[in-house]
Amino acid sequence: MGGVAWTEEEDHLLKKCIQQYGEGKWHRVPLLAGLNRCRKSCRLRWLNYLRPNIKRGNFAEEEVEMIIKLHKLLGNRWSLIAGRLPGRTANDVKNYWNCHLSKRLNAQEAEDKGGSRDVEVIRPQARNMGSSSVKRRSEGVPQREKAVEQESSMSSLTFDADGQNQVVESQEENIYACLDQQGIVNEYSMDFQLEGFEDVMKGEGSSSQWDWGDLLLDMDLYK
DNA sequence: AACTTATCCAACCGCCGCTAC
DNA sequence: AGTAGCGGCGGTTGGATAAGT
Repeated sequence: MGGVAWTEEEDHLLKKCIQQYGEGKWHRVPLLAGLNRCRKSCRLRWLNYLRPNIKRGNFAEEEVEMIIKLHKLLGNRWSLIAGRLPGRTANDVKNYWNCHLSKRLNAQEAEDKGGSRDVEVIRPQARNMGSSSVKRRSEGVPQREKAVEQESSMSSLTFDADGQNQVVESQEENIYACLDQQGIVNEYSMDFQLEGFEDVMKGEGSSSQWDWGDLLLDMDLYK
């Protein structure tokens, strides 16, 4: 493996620690759990392996289709793509893409060389400058693209009356219109999106698994 | 059976932006 | 204004295993 494998005992200690103190404060986790691991290792182990409701095994056909479509829209934004696939982690999606889909799609592209893409890449267009979202927008994007992204994002900001906050109207309409436009709203995706949305509305959507605001912003950004 | 090659995926690394001081 | 510490992300690595010769 790419590092030192986690033992059952370490897993147990980490689980116990998270159950006791909750997620977050990762810098304290190694100490609290009595683990000889760095904060990042602990976080990764929890997110990719120990967290409840993690789905293992092969990807369903619907999931694969979603990955392909979302990748066309979002690029290598694995955490966002994973957020749309309940139970799947960003690492899972990334690995699956690198092992299966990238080759498959490359071969396809080679076949219909020069063929037009059936889905247009959504361009950035910011509305909400919420800190975490803005941060995530620029991550994993080459510097040159970041500059372009920022420029186009800033040019389309909208603010409310006092100029402090961005106006975000009719979130559901926006997101579904956008997804619908790209042919991404199907029965499958709609189900889990609404499920996640309800959680957020109930104040239970704080985990990284589903962040409605992020999805909304991201789809908006890429218009 | 023994060896080589390909594939999978858990873990690590480096970077980024935000926050607090 | 500068910077250290943090959480989070995508890219990469490399050990385990499967498949091929």
